[in-house]
Amino acid sequence: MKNNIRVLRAERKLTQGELADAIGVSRQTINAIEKGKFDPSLPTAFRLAGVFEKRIEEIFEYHEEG
Amino acid sequence: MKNNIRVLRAERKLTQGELADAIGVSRQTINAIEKGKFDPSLPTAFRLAGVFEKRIEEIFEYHEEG
DNA sequence: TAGAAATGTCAAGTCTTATTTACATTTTAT
DNA sequence: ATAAAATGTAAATAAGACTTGACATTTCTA
Repeated sequence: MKNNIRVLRAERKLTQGELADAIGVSRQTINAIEKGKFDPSLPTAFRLAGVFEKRIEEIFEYHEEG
Repeated sequence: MKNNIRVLRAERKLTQGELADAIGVSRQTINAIEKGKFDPSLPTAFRLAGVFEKRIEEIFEYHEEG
């Protein structure tokens, strides 16, 4: 799964720490998600979509795994 | 978080087992999600949206917790 | 160009989500 | 009414999301 959080965050001039605070996770979690280390939970994805005023599908691009 | 998987599944005349097979999880996982026992992972939510040809936001309704 | 801010990363641990197995109950169809 | 299909539920375990803390590197900015 890919995402464009880094771009959206830059557009809004937010640091990883500020975005983390805004959605209630740690800065390292934002970093890990941006770097594709793991996918967020569904609630966290919803909160990200809320901050960016985007649909989840506009932030995350799902590809079949395997 | 609420969801209308049960309704969407009924509209398409799918059993929990058939839906489970379609997205690659166990039947019990579908049952648990329908009953609100937990939220699916983001990849699982995407697969559900794919089967139902809906956006994630059309299937799941997020409410702040706390 | 030096200090501060931001980012990258790693390890260890916690908590939540997902799976399996197994069995009970309910619904559907004959 | 009976058999078969579907659903409900629960315990044990595995897998993944997330935290904290620590330290290194990169990028801003005064």
